[in-house]
This record gives sequence, structure tokens and C-alpha cells, in this order.
Amino acid sequence: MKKNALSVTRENDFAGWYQQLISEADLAEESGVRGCMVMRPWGYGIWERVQFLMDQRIKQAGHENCYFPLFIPLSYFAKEAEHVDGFAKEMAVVTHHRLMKDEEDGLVVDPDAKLEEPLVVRPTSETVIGTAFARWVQSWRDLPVMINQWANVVRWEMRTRMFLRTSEFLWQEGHTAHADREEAMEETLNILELYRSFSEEVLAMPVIAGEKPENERFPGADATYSIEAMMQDGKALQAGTSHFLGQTFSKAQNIRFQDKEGQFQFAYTTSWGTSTRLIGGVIMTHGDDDGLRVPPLIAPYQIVVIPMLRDKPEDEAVLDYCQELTKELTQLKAFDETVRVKLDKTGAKASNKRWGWVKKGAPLILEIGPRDVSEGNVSMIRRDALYKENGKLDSHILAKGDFVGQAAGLLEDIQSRLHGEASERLNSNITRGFSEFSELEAFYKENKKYPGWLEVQWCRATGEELDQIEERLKKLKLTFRNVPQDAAPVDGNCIFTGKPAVERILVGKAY
RNA sequence: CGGGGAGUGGCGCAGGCUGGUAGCGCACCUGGUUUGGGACCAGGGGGUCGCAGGUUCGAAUCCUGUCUCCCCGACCA
Repeated sequence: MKKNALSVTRENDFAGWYQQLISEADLAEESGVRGCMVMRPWGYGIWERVQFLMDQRIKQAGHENCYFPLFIPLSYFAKEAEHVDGFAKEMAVVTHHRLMKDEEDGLVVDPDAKLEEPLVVRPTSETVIGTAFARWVQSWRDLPVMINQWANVVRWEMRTRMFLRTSEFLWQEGHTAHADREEAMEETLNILELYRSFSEEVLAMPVIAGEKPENERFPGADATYSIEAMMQDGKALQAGTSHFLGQTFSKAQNIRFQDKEGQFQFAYTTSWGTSTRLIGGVIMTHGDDDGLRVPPLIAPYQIVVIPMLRDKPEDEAVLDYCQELTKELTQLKAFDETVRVKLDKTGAKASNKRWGWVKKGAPLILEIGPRDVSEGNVSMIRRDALYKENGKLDSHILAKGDFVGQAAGLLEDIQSRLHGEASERLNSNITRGFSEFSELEAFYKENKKYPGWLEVQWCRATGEELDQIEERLKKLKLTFRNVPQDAAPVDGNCIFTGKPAVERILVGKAY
């Protein structure tokens, strides 16, 4: 009987499995503050990898980093009505600047220290950054402005889940301003493509890139694009968004410039972001019943060396051997970077250390005992293929030199196998070919446990008509995901209204 | 924010109805026996029972308030 490292399986309780994995893999834990989590070194280490590799791509695409304040004057939000409405209900507001002792020597807010204008803890930075853009942009020569910032943001969420929706989260937000509509739209789509390829190549997480329907747009945006990833329970996770803001924000914030003819024009702006939610996506894309499987590109350690120490004289030889092995591995390159190797010298029993790293999801785990030392071998397990068909751990005995020679290739192989596995799941769980809404309804009733996504043809409804369609979908707990960029041409009618279809759109349950 | 559930050593839980100052498993420490696959035996340490009030001679247990977490719903970049 095969025993898994986690006691909750994906099959039995996906939500419980997700939480147990986060805890057992030492990714994060509760903080005592509503909706806020402590990211532990392994979880934060994964984020640092995401940050490092994403940052490179953002810079290669021509952006520079900068930093804007955490506090935003309340009045900044008042300038753009839709934007306020979108965020008003979930803002943390600073109203005082001092504490005092009360009669019982406890600490209370000093009522005399009230701020003249409340400060909002940023839920996103369009308003402050737009205000700065207005100062920076005078002439067509000042454009485009292309910046990015890595920051924390706060949204007072009603219902939180670690990594997927926390009150405070870490993200990058890019903001650009352009002289004309075409260039701004091109930027919006370039970033969408950057997010898509990053997700596929770095996170090994296949996604569908496309445009959101009107009522799922970012508050104040003219168009919103997203990448949508499919989790192992068939639900969609919006993993990144890129917004074409048109002139809405530039008019509200007076981002104005003189063109070559000396005429005043409003700039066109964009904004785009990805967050620590990506880690939630990685967990639900690659995790299994033994814990996480971290794609090698974002693994804080790609190879973990576990000496089997027994408080005996041979220990010294085992440790020496492991140190030498670690040194050799550290000289390797994989994915054009130095291989990240951890020698786990802690005093715990080898088996406990092994299962600890299995749960964390280190791609390659080596266990070295006296026999390996005397025979010049390593004993290796691959996290992406832990078991043999008979359910036993599949540990490979290799000559040390052979392993060192293969290690980089193995890491690259694991990266691509994880991606392949996830791609297959995504591709085989999108159902097409519905011509009536009733067929869609029937399909969902038959496949309640694992419906996946549906691609349907529709008329690109807007306004009230769109609201009505959304109500019908909501009864099935479904939402629109996006209009895939690379969908096939339409050849029928809208399944909601019967009008001629103009595009294909994905529908599914979502996080 | 509405409905439901829950908070007791690091983790998972029992006890609570019928108040009498805590118990189990795992983990941890010590000693011993084991040793290539999540070992065994013996001994031991650790908790003012989420927090604050109240009732009582006495509260983990009863009452009130509050905080946090989980599930369902509403809401949602």
C-alpha cells in the first residue's frame, strides 16, 4: 500500500490538500492578522526566483524600476469615478498618526492626532503614478514613459486564501504612458505575451491569453487582457492582467503633452501586474499528494544532498564526500545559471530529511550513505517521478561522475516534463462544440466534479445583455474567463442570444 | 459582510452537556537496540485550554464581548 507524504489527497478534498501542502512544504503560515500571511524561506525563495526572472524580462522589454509610496492621499482616488467604485469597498485607511496611554496604561489611538486628509494604503498605484506622469510628461519627446515597481499592496478582502487572495500581497505593477493609442495597445499586448511566455517557460504553467469581457475589466480600463491557468480541480486562475487604459487616467490626472505640431494631447496609458498569486498557481498546477513539485527554474535549491549520518565514525567520510559532491555540482550550469545546491547537514534522520524535501518539492534529491561513498555512487530521486510502478520509491543509483554529468540535463528535463504534464491537462479539459445554452447546462450537470472549461461562440454582448448572460452563468457557478487570442474563427451563432457569433470565449469555474 | 463550524504543549485531537486548577497520538530531549528506506524499547521535558470581562468558594468547562481560521454565499483585482 503506497503511503503519501500528505494525509489529505487532491481527490478527497482539494481545498484541504492545498492548505496542508502550504503548511507541510513550509511555504507560509498564519500571521494572526486577518488575511495576512508569513511567507517562510522556502515560499519566499520561490517568490524571489519569480521576481528575479520576471524582472529580467520586464527590463529587457524596455522598462525601468522605481518606487512609489505605500500611502496615497484619499483625494487622489476621487479623480476617477470608476476606479474609486472598483476599490472603495476594500481599502485600508490611515486616519491617525499617534498612540497614547489610556487610564489602564493600555495603548489607544490618540484622538487629537487625526490626519487632516486620510491616507489610503495602496490597493494599486495608478493614481499616484499617474500624478507623477503628469509632472514628467510635457513634450512628445518625454514619451513613452515605461516603468515598473515591485511592491506590496493591500485590499481588504472579505474572504482570503493563502497566496490566492490575501489582504496584503506582493506584486509587480507596470505603468506606461504613450503618445498614441496604437503604441499603448501594442505595449498592453506585448506585456500579455511576456506574461504568457513567462508562465509557460518559467513556471511551467500553461495558460490561455486573451481579452476579458467588458464587465470583467479593471475599474477604469478600456480593455483588460489576462492569462488564465487551469488548476488541477479544473478551475481557472487569473494569473496576470494587462490593461489598456486609453485616455481615462490621463484625462483624470492631466497627463498631457505637446505634440510635434505644438498641440496639447492626452497620453494613452497602460498598467499590468502579476503577484504572489502565481505561487498559488504553481502549487495547484504542479503539486501532488506528496506535496509541491517546484519547477527547477524557480526552485530555491534545485539539488538537495542528504548525508545519511548515524553518529558513527564513518560520518566524517560521508560528509566529506557530500561536500565534494556539492562543490562539483555548484560548478555546473543549468538554464544558463549556476546550479543551486543545498547540502542538508542538519542532525535529523535521513528519512525525515528526505520526506521534508519531497514535500517542499526540491527537483532532485540525493541521499548519500557509506555504501555510496565506498562505491563512488549517488542515490537519486526525481521529484517529478517519485515512484516506480509497484509504488516503491524510484531511487536511481548512479556513479557520481555520471550524475554530475547528467544533472543539468535532468533539471531541464524535469522543467519540460512538468510543463508537458500540465499542458496535456489544460488541452484535454477544454470542451468545444456547444451550439445551445442548454447543452452547456447539461454538460455541467453531468460533469459537476470536474467540468474543466468550455469554449463557446458568442456575440460579444455588452451592457445589460451581458449582465443577463452573466446571471445565467452564475446559476451554474460559471464565469467568463477570456476570449483566447488564438481561438479558431467563428462559424455559428451566439449560444446565449442566438445572434451571429463574433468570437469564441472561455467559460469556467474560477478562483 | 450574511449563514455554519472551529480555536486546548510544535502538529493533530479528546475532555466541556453534568464546573473541582489538563490528557492522548505524532514531533522533541536522554539512554539503549537497530540501520539503504518515513525503526524499536525505556525514561523525560513542554500547555495558566485564542484574548478580555462576568457568574462562582472554585471556570478549559457556564454567560457576554472580541480576535483569528475553515466551509457555503455575497463581493472581488
